Amino acid sequence: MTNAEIARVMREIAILLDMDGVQFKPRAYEKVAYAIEAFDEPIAEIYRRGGIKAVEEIPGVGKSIAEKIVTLIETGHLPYHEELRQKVPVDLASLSAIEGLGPKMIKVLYEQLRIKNVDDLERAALAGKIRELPHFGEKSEQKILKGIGFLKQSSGRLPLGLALPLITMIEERLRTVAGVKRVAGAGSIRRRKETVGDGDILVVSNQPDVVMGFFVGMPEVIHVHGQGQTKSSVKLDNGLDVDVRVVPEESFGAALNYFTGCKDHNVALRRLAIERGLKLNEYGVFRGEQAVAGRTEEEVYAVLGLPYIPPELREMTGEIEAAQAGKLPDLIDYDALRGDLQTQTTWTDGSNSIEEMAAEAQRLGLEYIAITDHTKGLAMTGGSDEAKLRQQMAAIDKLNKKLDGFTILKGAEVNINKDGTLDIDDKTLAQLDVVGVAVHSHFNLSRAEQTRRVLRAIENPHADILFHPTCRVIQKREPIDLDIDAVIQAAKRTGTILEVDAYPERLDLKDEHVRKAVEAGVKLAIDTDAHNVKHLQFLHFGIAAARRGWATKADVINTKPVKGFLASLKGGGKIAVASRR
DNA sequence: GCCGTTTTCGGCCCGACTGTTTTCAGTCG
Repeated sequence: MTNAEIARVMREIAILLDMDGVQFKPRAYEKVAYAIEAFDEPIAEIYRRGGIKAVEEIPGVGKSIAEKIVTLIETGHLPYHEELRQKVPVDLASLSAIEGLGPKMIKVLYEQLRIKNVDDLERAALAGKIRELPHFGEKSEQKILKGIGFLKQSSGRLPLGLALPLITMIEERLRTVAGVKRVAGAGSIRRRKETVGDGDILVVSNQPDVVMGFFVGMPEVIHVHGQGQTKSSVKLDNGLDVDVRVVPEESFGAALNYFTGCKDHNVALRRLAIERGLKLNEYGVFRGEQAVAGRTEEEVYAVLGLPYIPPELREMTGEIEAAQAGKLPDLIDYDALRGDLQTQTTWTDGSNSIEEMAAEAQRLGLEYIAITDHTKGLAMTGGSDEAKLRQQMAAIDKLNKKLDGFTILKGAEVNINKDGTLDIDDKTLAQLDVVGVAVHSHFNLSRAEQTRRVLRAIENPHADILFHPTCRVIQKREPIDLDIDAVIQAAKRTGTILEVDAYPERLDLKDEHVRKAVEAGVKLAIDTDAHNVKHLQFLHFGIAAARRGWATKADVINTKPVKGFLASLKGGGKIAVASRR
């Protein structure tokens, strides 16, 4: 039984208990559903290894829910769940996915009209039967039909790489609206989560009506969920829901905090407030009627006895405890990188020359760039063999002589063969400044085989960096089955650097793996994997992933000047190569 | 049903908007 299946049962139990108006229990089950979904390792595996005690270690899981999870793992079903389901035997997952349809309404729809699934619901709505139910009306019926339409064309979550530019554009537009003093992006986009479910924007204005009117009237808006004085919510034509809140200036910090989340982080802060005899909401921190903070986020955290917690850390993964202990990491800044260590050019599958890539990187403020074209194992890209690499090295030497205050490093994205050997000979690798190694084929090997393959590759004394270690492409390709802990240990042992590929579809290593690497003391490189000059601007996505993984400047090797960077690669002898120039 | 530097009982985050009702329940974030 997979984590997703266990989570689905937990979530259904929560909905079914909600139907009967049961207090508190639904939240307990819901919380567990979220926790299990977020788990990397299969719960069944955890149970197999550590028994029911290990299952109870999962946050939010107590004795009762642990027993239910174990029953599910061992028998594949859960009598408690089935008993509850008998009362309202409907397709809960899809009905509750409809906007505005919650447990209570689903129950009424089943009891009054025997509606069991989305098809039944659509038929009843089209026949005008729903408006006749108590507490339903014509508008509810229309809303349900619209919700069914959205569900059918639902695109789900949007990758950050698409959502962030879109929300930034809307923010810029809002800044031009009359009466607007401040605009700030919030929500999971501000936390730089790799995919986002909706967009959240905060506005300070003395003319809320004008802001809301402008917002719901934007050309991309296909539906207005709600429009009020302080909060409006719309759906855009690409499926993304966006909320705007207009707040008073003195509440800006509290609202930014509230609106940024995550939810559990907010709940924890409110608990802290209560412990101190205070109340926290999106308008501020209050002692009785008296506001004691709210203008800035810093001031909100301060009255709760905490230092400022950067948005990327607000995922309820220990950041509050770390803040209380004064142990928050000093996260790498968005302008801390001096070089980009993975770029492709027209020598293989890139669309710009070495010279163009270097010029753009220099324009963006970088001090060095590694040219890492593909190697021969990746035939479809025209990957380099040893001779072509030597040619390219000579070309780079020539270009470097013309450059001032900028260095082009000689590198390659060397293909890892199925058996873990590399497709370029050691003699040639030794001549390169930076050797990245990467998996590009045989994605479906077993965990054991794949791990053995990658370990063999990074044990090569010339392999400096493991590029995009898990090979995932967000929403398109699953990661390869890799024992990431073993890879991190091997990287530590061999001095191999792990990459955070900043290309927004990849973000590989992902945040939680970054955190494991950082905890193990493994160094990281943040690179764009640029295939044209535009892609060189992607570094900030990688920095965001690194920040979400609690990485500091010291953890990231390309924050160093070029000589220091080269000296810290495997062997360190490569500094001699660079200094001969 | 979970959880604990106010611990093994008694709490459990907080508010906006909507639709259908005359004061509020349901849903959402």
